[in-house]
Amino acid sequence: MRLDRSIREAAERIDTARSRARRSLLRAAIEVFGEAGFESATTREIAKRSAQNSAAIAYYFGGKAQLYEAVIEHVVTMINERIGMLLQSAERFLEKETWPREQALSFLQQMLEASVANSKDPEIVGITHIIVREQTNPSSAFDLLYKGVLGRLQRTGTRLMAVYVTGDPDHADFRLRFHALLGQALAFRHARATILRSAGWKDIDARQEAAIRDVVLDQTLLILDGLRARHKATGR
Amino acid sequence: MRLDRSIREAAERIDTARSRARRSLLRAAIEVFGEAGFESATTREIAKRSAQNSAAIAYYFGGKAQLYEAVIEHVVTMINERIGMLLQSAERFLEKETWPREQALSFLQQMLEASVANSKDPEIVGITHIIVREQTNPSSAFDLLYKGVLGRLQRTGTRLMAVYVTGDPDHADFRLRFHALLGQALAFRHARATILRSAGWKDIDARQEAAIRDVVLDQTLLILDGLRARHKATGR
DNA sequence: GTCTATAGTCGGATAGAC
DNA sequence: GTCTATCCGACTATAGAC
Repeated sequence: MRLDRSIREAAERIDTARSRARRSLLRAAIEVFGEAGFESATTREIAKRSAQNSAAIAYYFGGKAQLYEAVIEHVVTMINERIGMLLQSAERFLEKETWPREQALSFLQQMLEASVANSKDPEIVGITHIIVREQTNPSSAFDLLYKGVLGRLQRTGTRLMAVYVTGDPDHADFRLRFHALLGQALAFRHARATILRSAGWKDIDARQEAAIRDVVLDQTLLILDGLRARHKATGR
Repeated sequence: MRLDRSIREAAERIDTARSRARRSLLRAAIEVFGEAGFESATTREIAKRSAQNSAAIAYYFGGKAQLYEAVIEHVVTMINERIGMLLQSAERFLEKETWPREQALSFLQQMLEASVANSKDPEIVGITHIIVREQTNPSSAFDLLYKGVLGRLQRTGTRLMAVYVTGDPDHADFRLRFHALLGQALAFRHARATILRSAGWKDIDARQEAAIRDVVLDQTLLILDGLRARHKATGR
């Protein structure tokens, strides 16, 4: 049993060394892929930033493409850690038989807030850029991202919107409506350069982020209440 | 004078040959830069698609970077041909002393329609992709694009929105509000992959485009009328 | 003026030393 | 297991033939 223990300990030491190196490469990869995109990013730069040698990427991940795939998987995990609870609560809510409208609104608002939320953490910044890139210019890894996060967000948001407006999560087709609604928030991510210019900002910090959130939530409520009033009046 | 004439004619022949080659390279460059982005695009591919030799790019434009700059300039020209009249009419309208609200709304609607309008023309598709890329990932040529088109669109749209809501083009700060409003339309360009997936579409053709336009215009009106009603009631 | 052939650079992958 | 030194391919740009 002595032997077993020392073997296990050795295995753990190797495991942690392995995972330490992997984690370090992943962190650097998120940054570099985020800044430059898959094609323009170089494995040399990633290795340099993680203080690893250039052969480490092939050794731990198999190559540049597999490293990128691992990054996308990590992104999915990270996001689910951040908004998984929210999505799960919303999904449970939608499975019930009655849906208090105010709660649907609250979930929608939280989703929109999460979508405008920015961060100074370089990892979060990198993740944001990677997602934006994958949406405008999907790679073969887009599938992982869609199945892991985007699809669930889209589906749940659509049904929450339908609940708030009609009282029924499966009423008619709200997919385009929710996409446009969410577009208000995403505009500040996807057209970042334009908003910085036109608002005369140097960066989007906490104060600016609050202003954006207020506008998005306000206009969202105008849309939702407008649709709801119309639905009450005409049944459509 | 005979000589003068023949010299001029020869010069013109060369000019048209030059401009023919340039135009051909530009068309191909728009396609390739649109598909791959600046870094990933190769001059070989551009030369191949325009049936020119690879040295032609250096000869006519000076290099890959200058070709890209010429592409951006061409994009600005193309867009101004398409929506220049609209912007000019709107700008003239805003310079008057009184602003009939319905006309401001009409201009805004036309701007939004132009923003969702898609096209099968490969040149327009390429232009769209290049603009999307420059917004999410601005290069040094972003300046040209902003000054040539985006800034004007943003400024005019913001003032039109202010007119419709408050009756005064310079009322308060509508920049964020217009950016979010326009975001509804741009979401279908910037997050194209996501909407295709979630709506189960293979492509966005005329029918789908009409559905998108209807949703965007409808929700825009809800925002505008909601803001207007509030302004009437509270003066804010 | 137009093109081919090539120089010079850089990135990803890997063989082989330790 | 870890790293360095090198290979191979692909790219841009250009010199020089026609």
